[in-house]
Amino acid sequence: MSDHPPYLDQLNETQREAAMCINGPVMIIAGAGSGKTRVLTYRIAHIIRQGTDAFNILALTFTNKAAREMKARIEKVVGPEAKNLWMGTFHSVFAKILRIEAERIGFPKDFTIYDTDDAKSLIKTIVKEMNLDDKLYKPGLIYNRISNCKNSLITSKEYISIPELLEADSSSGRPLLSKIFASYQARCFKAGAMDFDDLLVNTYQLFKRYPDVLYKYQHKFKYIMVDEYQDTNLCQYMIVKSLASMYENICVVGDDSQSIYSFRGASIQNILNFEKDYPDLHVFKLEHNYRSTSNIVNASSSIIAKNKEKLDKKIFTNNQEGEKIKVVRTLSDNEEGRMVAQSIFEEKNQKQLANADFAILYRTNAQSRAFEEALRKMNIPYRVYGGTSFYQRKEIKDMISYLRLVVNPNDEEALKRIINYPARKIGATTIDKLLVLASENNVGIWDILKNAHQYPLLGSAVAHLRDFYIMMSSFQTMLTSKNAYEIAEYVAKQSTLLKTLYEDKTVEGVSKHENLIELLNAIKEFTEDDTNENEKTLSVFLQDIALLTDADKEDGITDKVVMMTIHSSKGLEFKHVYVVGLEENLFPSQLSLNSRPELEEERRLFYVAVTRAEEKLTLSFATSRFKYGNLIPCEPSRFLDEIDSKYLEISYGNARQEPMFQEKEKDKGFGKGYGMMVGKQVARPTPQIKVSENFKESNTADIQEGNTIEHQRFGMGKVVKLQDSGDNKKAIIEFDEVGQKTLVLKFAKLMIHH
DNA sequence: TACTAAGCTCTTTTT
DNA sequence: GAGCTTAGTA
Repeated sequence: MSDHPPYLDQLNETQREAAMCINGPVMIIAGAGSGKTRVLTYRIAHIIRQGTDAFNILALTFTNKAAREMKARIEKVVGPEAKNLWMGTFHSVFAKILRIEAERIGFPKDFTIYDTDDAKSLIKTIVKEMNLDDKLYKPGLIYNRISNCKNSLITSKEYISIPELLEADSSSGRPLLSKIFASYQARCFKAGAMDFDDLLVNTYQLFKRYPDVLYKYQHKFKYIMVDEYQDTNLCQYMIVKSLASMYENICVVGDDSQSIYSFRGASIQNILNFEKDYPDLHVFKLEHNYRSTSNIVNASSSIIAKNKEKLDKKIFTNNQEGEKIKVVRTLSDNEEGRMVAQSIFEEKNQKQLANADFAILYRTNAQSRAFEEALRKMNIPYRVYGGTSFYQRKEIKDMISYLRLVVNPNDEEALKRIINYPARKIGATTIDKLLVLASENNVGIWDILKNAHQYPLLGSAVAHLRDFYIMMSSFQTMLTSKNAYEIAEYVAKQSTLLKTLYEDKTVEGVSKHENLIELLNAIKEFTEDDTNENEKTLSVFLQDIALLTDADKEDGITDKVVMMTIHSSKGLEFKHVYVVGLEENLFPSQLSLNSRPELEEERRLFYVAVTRAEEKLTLSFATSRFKYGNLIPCEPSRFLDEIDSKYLEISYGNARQEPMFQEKEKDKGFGKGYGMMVGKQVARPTPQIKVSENFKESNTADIQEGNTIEHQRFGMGKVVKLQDSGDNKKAIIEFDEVGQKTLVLKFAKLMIHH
């Protein structure tokens, strides 16, 4: 095709064909680094240029960040019209639709979105109320079961009619799981709340039960595009399919080799079977990798070639060969951290690179610690994505809970969280009574509060409940007259939350206070932001942030080394990438070792990690690592053996040879649990004080009476006294700045290598 | 009711 | 190691 509008000049021939084929079903198989986002961007621009209004286009992306960036790029081509695109994650787009249509399915317009913590907490409450053993009915496990059901579109009603599920439950000793499921759904409904999965399921139900609503959106979305299609689940697939059935202008983009979300119900079959759904499908394959050196491209192909379940495609590149892939062995996780930090420091100076050109990728969030410490010591700025984000912090969740309760008084989880925080003499017993009364009378807790005086059971707590009710009611009356920021500020003050944190002069307290101020500023910004047309109510703010992840939060300084899990690195690229913790049982994860599909998914994950790198790739593993406070030996990952060695630079013989760590005789002389002791014991304070973070490393070894130590948060101090109590030692330390503190020191099972 | 110390349990990955 | 629960005390 040689005829094309000039704005498509930037695409190569296949990319352009894919971008210009806008009518009818299209599947774009886009290998890593093949310019997938670019094609999608120009395709949307092309649709708009061909005369379709932006608000008739629906584009579903995997992250909010991807949506934002794509929108900005489209805007550059087509102008401000791009603002009207319906573009976002499945969750955020469907939350928007549900907000509009909520009343159809019996939810308030201002429904709450329960995050994972809220959901688990509710399950815990239900388990407790049913007098079940929460060791057996673990909230996390039940939540996963419920989530899996929802992703496969099994309702709680259908659940009890599927003998396989019931049988599996009773044989695992959890026959009442279906009851919990049903009760969980009922409680969410009563609280006017949806969990993450409900946002999808309820959309599906809405379209199924109300053909007129479906019709409206089928008409609205004349063009539908789905990015990262390999990571959609049944429910998402069904919704998209029904939305697209009117025009069949559906375009899915994905890469089967990068399907890494099966734990969320994503099915690689969606992409493998797409052809069956649409026989007149146009398929385009983008196989030219523009991102990485040929060494990296070829090495990654040699990895993914080991997988059986995949579509046929051949990735190639014209880029130069580049450096070989470095494989590095270190003795411990901490040393791995130092090695990476050192390497970044040297590379940065040698090649004049920015911090943001470097990324450290790992399998689990917990691995970030060692790298943070090492980078901090070398004064290299970094940013950790994932883990506990700003909105997960206690003080933020507390404040958010107040606001949630203002907007939706039935929000049970929010209420439980703050009814006695700050302390207002409403204890656990009273809360239990409230829950009992609510379920006995089949009303919400809020209704019980409203009429607290009518329930003799509540006894002397009535007065305190009354005060709380009056306070919350006064907040609610502001909804009609004040904006989001005015309400939030008033709530922060009146609830005494701000004051409580302000008066807490501990280091933690000060930072909590700062965080709360930051939240208030964020709300202010939201209120004043006029770049999009959405209404600026408190309820919109709350729904927005419920779907925000850590990756979405920007902070002024952007030149930082990036640290994240491989999962969240999907779609990103960096000049230099370190894939760390390549150890058997960690990556591939222990849980996936015994079954082929899971191991194949781990391999795809490895593929994703490796293909993030543009110029240089370093793979590293440690021969020992801390786990639950124990130092355990580690073996190199099998994946290191799977890469064709001609692409590698290994400095120490075969990757999987000679593990340094030799397990020694166990349980000799150190009592319970103290195996593997070789060198000397090292004192590590734990519980209240985190050693690694707070003590300068040179001081962790010898905390003795009379010694001067340096603590990162409390500064310099002198050890006044050491007390022994079994496994633990306490040290009373007089700090110059903050006075006397008692720190608990625990003997860690640390081994010293030579 | 609130606070602290000791004890128990868990580990993928995310919207 | 870290977060959370329980038991014990003020």
